[in-house]
Amino acid sequence: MPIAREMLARPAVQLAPRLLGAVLVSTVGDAEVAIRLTEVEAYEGLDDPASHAFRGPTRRTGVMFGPAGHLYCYFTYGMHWCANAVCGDEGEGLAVLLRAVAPLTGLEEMRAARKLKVRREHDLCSGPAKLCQAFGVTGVHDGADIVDGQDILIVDDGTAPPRRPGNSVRIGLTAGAEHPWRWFVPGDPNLSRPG
DNA sequence: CTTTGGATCGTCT
DNA sequence: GACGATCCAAAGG
Repeated sequence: MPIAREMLARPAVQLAPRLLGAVLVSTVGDAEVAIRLTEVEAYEGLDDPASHAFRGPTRRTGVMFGPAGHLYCYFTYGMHWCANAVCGDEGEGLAVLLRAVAPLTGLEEMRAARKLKVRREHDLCSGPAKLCQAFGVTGVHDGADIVDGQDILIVDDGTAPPRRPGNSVRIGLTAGAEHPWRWFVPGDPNLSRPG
């Protein structure tokens, strides 16, 4: 069943661990492609020096200051796309970075979407840019509605989040690196790095 | 297994 | 003009 927008309209640090196990479904291609969240990070907007939203809305970050339940997609390192689920209330700039997922259906489509030949299945979607490449997310999806939209939807298939999720500091930051705002499914092979 | 460096360009100062 | 919420191959142990 779909995840309600009100469920997403809460602080990123509350929402992030609860999203572990949630499913993203893409209906863009021929076959249905589905992935399950295994690793996320919370970004707390104006209060968080690590967030792209820290200095207020810009052309790039505008979507984060809109309503919850939309994708914030950004381009980085000159070649990679990454995606967040916008959460909280309008104007707060909160988001949950989708860092890794487990492939569920559409494995062949995702393998074809990866530029490099992926040898092991757990290398297919085990990183924020890998999952976007495999799942077909780019800048055209920035602002896409994942609650009540057309091409990508976030749903709850009954899988509960882990009772005790793994937790660590966020990865790849220079500022705000002290906060333990990364959560993951313990022992899952589809992680951007081991727990 | 771990470490290191190159690729590559939109965004903001 | 500097730099990044990354990925990958190559080299070393």
